[in-house]
Amino acid sequence: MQPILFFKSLSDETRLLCLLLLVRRQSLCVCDFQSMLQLSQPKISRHLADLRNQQLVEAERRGKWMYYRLHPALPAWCLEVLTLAAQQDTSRLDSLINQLTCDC
Amino acid sequence: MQPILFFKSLSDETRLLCLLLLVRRQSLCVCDFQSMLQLSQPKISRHLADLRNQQLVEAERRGKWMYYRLHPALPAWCLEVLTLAAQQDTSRLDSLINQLTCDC
DNA sequence: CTTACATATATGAAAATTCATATATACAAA
DNA sequence: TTTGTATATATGAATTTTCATATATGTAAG
Repeated sequence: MQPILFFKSLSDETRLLCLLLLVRRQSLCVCDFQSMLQLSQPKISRHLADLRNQQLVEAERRGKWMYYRLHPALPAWCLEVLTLAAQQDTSRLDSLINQLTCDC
Repeated sequence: MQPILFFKSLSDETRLLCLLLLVRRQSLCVCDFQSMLQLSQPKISRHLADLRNQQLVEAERRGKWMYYRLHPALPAWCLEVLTLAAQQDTSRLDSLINQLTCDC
């Protein structure tokens, strides 16, 4: 993973938050992101597709739901960067996770 | 320094390379960046101004030259991220540094 | 010292490019 | 059919780049 491509992915707030939330919660579906980020479904879906294309996340369909997780082959240095960033935003991430109301 | 703002700064190749070069070489002037990156002077100057506004770098005039360095108050986690990125690109950075022909 | 000129860097304004979003539509599973 | 998710297109907005010019410093000649 080239640094410039990685940082481009992180430079959009929606994508960055999706990744940081996945650092905190192994696995999340699109409606989880919707309830936490309060954004439209197409918007989230599009950004998750970007992250999939960049191989930063992996998706798996289970019935109606698509579950996303950090890509298992994510380079170690990328995970370190995400972890550092997540540590700068702990309370914000906590409160987003509290909004997890999706019961899927 | 907010993660999202930091990553936005890193998401442009010119800015990213300027920062990574500063990780490797304490202090560089605009014409150094010109000779290494082979980009127009206004382009470099503009991006350095961005980095200054974000307080990621600091500038000091010495005679005709403006010397740039990483900002002394750069948060530790930001420096860690830059260091990780620089380690992914070692040989590219080496060869850019070899193009340093500016004799200022 | 002052004038003239050269060099290094910065900036305003416009053009060009990239990016994000909304809307509408499509598809897949139950 | 309904629900959850993906994608295509158009549009608006932000970012980047370029060009021309401005500023600041240095130096050499008078």
